[in-house]
Amino acid sequence: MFEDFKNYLLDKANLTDDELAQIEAVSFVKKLRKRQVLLQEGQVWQYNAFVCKGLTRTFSIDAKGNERIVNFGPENYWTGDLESLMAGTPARFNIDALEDTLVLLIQHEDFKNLCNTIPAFNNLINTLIQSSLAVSQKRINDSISLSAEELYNSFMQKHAPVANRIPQHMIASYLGITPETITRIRRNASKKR
Amino acid sequence: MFEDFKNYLLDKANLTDDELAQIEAVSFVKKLRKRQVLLQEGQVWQYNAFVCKGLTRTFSIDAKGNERIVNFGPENYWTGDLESLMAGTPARFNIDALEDTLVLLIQHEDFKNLCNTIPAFNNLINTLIQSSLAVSQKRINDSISLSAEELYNSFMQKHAPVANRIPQHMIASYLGITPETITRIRRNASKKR
DNA sequence: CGATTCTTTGAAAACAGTCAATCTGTGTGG
DNA sequence: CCACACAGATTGACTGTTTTCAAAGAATCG
Repeated sequence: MFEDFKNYLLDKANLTDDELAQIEAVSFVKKLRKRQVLLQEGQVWQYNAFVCKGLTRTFSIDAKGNERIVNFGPENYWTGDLESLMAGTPARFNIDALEDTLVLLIQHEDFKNLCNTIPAFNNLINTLIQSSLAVSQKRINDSISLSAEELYNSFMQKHAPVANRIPQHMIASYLGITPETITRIRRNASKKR
Repeated sequence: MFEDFKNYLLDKANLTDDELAQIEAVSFVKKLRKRQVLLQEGQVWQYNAFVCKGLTRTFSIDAKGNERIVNFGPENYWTGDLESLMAGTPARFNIDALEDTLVLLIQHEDFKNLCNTIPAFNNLINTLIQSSLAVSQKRINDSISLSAEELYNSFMQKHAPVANRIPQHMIASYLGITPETITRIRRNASKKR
């Protein structure tokens, strides 16, 4: 369980055995069955969560009841509702599991302590958040620049390995288009071949 | 010049006079005339930039030559190309000024030193980046959920004061819609009244 | 002013969404 | 192990929103 996280940490930062032990001491694992909910809209999210195994999705539900997927969380990705975590406000997102999933959780208070006492950990996290922000901005740029077809193709290219584990209609939801549109894009693509 | 930045810093964090002096020592100001370019696509972006006065925009240019605005930078906002800064790669974004603008720049190396030596500054920056990420995710959520009209209304509501300083066609570019569509949204809105 | 930039208009076309029906595959309970 | 139910994918016809293009009208700046 902790092994996966440990490998991730060692890959990204130089941490001593003692520091790893400190991190392990405040980590705990949660098993999620497929479709099980990790965070429900309206709750306050209190953790930093690392996906060791499986796949999660973060989504909101709009006025008409449509699910909109904001993010997928495959192995070695972090998940959560940052706004709720930081401000202590009710989450506007839901998180659930698309597969049987193992999530490693650290209470926010413990997490902050780790950041304050382990500089290498702090740097790792900050670098991570910065690059998440950069990725996020690229995604915004795509979503305002590209057509449905370009969005889909670019997604499939960038996320090929994970994409195969995600049902089509959820990819549609992530891209802000309809499942039917994806079907048509695929049909056109196979015609061209 | 530095006054604006100092006020911002003191508003967000408890910094001693000595710490402020350290920050000031590595800060320098750049004046931008309206339309002047701060960063050109392809250059490597090496600064952290704080807008003291005026208004900047960050945009990309797509294959067809269309400008897509990723962000506006009014007073008290940070700007730059995070990916280029972090990875040292050529910037994919351009930044220029929509008004005569004063930008305060800190070299990335100096900036990192400040983060390492002044914990309060480090926290401020990290909190800032985290909330930027949260904002960014909300924007993604909007862009995949909302119609052109909803996007526009929500933008005007959230950014009323700044919006009045931005030409319509740039708001369109920011939202990923055409200027004509905004005109029509406005026409319909005034009919309804 | 004169020139440029910005906004508005209208008509036509493209794009993507909606709805309803059918097809497919998968998993579960009997 | 089969049958059935269910979720997911595909289709086609239709609708509606948004884009595109071209032109004219405002507004702004030097």
